Amino acid sequence: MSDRDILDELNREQRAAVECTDGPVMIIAGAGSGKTRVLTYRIAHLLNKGVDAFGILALTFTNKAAREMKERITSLVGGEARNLWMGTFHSTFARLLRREAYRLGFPPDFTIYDTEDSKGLLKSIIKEMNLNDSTYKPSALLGRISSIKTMLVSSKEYINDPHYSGEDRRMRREHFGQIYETYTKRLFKSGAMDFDDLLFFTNILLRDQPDMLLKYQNMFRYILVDEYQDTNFSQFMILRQLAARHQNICVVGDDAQSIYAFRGANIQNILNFQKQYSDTAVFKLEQNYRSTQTIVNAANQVIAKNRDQLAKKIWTANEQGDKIPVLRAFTDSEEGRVIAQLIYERRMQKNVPYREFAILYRTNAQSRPLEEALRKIGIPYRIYGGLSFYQRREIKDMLAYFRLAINPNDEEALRRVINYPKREIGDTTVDKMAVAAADNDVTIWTVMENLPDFELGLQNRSREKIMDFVNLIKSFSAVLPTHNAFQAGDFIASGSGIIKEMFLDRTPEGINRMENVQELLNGLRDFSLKAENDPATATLNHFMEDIALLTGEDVNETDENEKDKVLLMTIHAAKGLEFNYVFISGLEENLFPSQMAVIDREDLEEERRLFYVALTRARKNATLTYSMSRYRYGSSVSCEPSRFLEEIPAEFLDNASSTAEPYQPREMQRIPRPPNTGYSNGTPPVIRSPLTNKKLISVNKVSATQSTVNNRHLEILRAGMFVEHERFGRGEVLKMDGIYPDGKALILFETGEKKQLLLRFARLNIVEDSSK
DNA sequence: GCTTCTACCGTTTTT
DNA sequence: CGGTAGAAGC
Repeated sequence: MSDRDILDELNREQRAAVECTDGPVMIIAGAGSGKTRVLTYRIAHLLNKGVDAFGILALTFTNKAAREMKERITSLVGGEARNLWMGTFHSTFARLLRREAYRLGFPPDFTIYDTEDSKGLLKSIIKEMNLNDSTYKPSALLGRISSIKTMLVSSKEYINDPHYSGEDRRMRREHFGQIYETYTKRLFKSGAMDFDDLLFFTNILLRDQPDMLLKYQNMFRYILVDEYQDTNFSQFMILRQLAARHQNICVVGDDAQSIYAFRGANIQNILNFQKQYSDTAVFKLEQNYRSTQTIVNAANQVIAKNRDQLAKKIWTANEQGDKIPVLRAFTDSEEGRVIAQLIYERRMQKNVPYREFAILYRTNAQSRPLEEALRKIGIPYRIYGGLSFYQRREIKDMLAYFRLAINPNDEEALRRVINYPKREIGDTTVDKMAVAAADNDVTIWTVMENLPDFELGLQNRSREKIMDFVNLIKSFSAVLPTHNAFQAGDFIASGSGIIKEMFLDRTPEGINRMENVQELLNGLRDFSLKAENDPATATLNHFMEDIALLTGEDVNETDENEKDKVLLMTIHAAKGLEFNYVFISGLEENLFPSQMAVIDREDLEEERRLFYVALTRARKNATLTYSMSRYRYGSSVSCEPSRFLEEIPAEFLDNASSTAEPYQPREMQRIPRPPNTGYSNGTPPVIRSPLTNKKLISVNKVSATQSTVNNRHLEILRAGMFVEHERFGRGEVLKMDGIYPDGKALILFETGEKKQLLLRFARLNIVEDSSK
């Protein structure tokens, strides 16, 4: 596409922002104003002007955004786009650090620890320091370490700063400094970095090594940053250093959409950008192309009172649109039913595909009643941005072997698989080696490799097992340089015994896990094939480079079946997306706005921005829902409508269509419980599957317990009839000689794929079995 | 070593 | 209530 054509596709504001290529530029892009378009066209324009793609650094907020932008640029100007430095802050600077980390003493193949790894490491540190107090919780510690690293305070500086030690003493966490130091050391020894380190060490490198700074300043002639309102101090400092020389930095963002303060994002970065760079050219994109006037105006009202913001006026030439319906429900499950019902009706009446609906919520925990309701009337849905494929247990197990092969010092990977599958290296053995490692200031792997040099008091049998393991890992490492990722991965998968272990597990979950591992290997094959003509890039090492940085949306999104589904997600996850129909659920005080924001500090601005983001995801219609009671910790609590509902002028809202049928006092709504577990009148209800409408086995719940799966369970597991239970979801009938002697059957419900596989068993009366 | 029982805690939001 | 860790039980 020629440059002229590119520029002709833009409106006047957008075009001006694209054409101003040099010097500091700030583009304030309101929601739905074509921000991505401006960024992509700007890059295309730069390339057309003859700027080398290698000289452009473009930073996005998610991998997905980077990928999509790259595709669009490719379609505009062709394959040159491949050479752009484009990605998230984390992945881009991980790439940079792989080249340069040797200067900081890290191996080029350093491992990236994800949150789980980091917590695991902290946990072992706490244990070793005998601090197993409940005051030192891994996640809290990690949170603090993270925010300190974001402020670029090293462990050394931390320990020597009386301000911090005083603060820790007050907080009764006097060992925190020591923990931070040990954590840092252990990461270093393990050849690993956590998420924050990727930014931290990039900063250190640029700060302390002038030749590095110069190199990258000269390399990145043009810097573009998307979602600038959500950058943190560490990211700010990287940008400041890199842009100092050429000052060609273009930041795009919307202060009204800054919603990540909790992880260190600093809205001041965007508010003060003009002070940072005195001759900044500022462009404002104020025309919204996405939503109806009603939605745009209502959204404007939501943030109108915020103190921290840049002046702008978002407007739209789109149609007026419907008023925003506000629906009240009695309970969270009714709220789900109402939403499901509306989706069903709209799909039927207007033939709207499922994918045009999104249900947004403030906290992940809210998804469950929504899911139940959707499942009940057979609406397909998908939770967007959930657990990454690469964070599943079985996948992490496999990856741990890969990681060990690449970097045997990786302690978390080692601990994860040293006794999986079982090879008789138990906790006590590992603990002994860990102590020896700490005493001698080496890694556990070093201890294992040089076992005879250490007095560990181990049995000969254990020593042999350890040596076997060492040789196993070494045999894996040996394969890496000469084979591609798939060959190496396949070799490790079978050599480690994982495949065999999983193959023996014939439970539905086990089969599912096996399929996931297969999927991983398929992924490796694709990866190897894609990089075939350049064998150096087809290695497992290369595949593993930024696996830890991938999120749930970076894998299976091309799957056809996955496409036409209603999407459920947190509002945070919805940033950057848009849908025709959006439901914003749980608009209740102390939920949205969250309790934290209400009581902790009277700081509701970010919550309002969050609401703003939620509203502006909608093109045609945004529907607000709330309920008067909600389950929390098992018991029902009553809720007040959110203050946000009052902050929108009534002219934009449509309260008439409230679900509240003739109002009933709350007491009436309590579902009467039968006095005992049996059916007193002897006529049990017939349950029909909402999916198939088939008559299900009518049941009467007698008792339910949770349990880990044991061999007996596996033995009796036979796929029987499908049963759905209001409370536990779906499950399969387990038969043990058909029926228990007392006329009850065992029904098994999955409670999900978590660390510990727990199944829920309910013993149920079989009253009628219409399947026969 | 493996299973089951018991006590405890928790809800923001995530690259 | 549901998930988890660690103790108790075999």
